[in-house]
Amino acid sequence: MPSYWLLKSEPSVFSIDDLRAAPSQTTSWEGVRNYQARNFLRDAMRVGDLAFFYHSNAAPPGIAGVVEVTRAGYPDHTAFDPASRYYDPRSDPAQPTWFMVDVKLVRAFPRILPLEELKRTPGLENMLVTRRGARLSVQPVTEAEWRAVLSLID
DNA sequence: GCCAACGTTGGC
DNA sequence: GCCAACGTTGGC
Repeated sequence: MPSYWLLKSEPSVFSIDDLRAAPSQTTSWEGVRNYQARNFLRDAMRVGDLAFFYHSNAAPPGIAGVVEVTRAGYPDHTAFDPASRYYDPRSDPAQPTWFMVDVKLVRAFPRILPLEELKRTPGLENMLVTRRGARLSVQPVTEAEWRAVLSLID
C-alpha cells in the first residue's frame, strides 16, 4: 500500500506546469530545510507513494495535481552548492543534513482545488494543510483525506 | 504588503 | 534547558 503525502511548492519558484514541462515530467524535490519535513523525505517516503502537489503563496493557494515518488530519500546536493539558493554550509557531504526525493507527474487537475474549498469539505477538518499555522512543507495525508480530496475532482 | 504563527538560534 | 529575539512561511 502506498502512503499519501502533500508537497508544497511556491508556483513562482516551481509550479505544476514546470513539472509538466520537465524531462520525463520528473523532478528532484530539493530545498526542504525543515527537520520534520526532512525526516519524512529521508525516512518515510517510498517509491510508489503518491502526493498532492500544493501551490503555496499563490492566488489562490490550493492543490494542483498528483505526483508519484520515483526515487526515495537521498542527499540534497543543493545544500553543498554555494551558488544555490538552498546552500547550507553546515550540511556535511559525508553526513548530509538535508534530503530529497524524486517525483513524477501523475496528473494535473483540471482546476486548482482552492484551500478555501478544502477547508469547508467534510472529512478534511483535520487535514494538516487546512489547519491554521501549519507550515510544514511535507505533510502526511490519510487515505480518507486522499479520497475526499479526489472526490472533489473526479 | 501585512502580520500571525511557527521554527531556529543563541545568550544565559 | 529556558526562552527572548529573530527569520521564515504563507494566508489574506
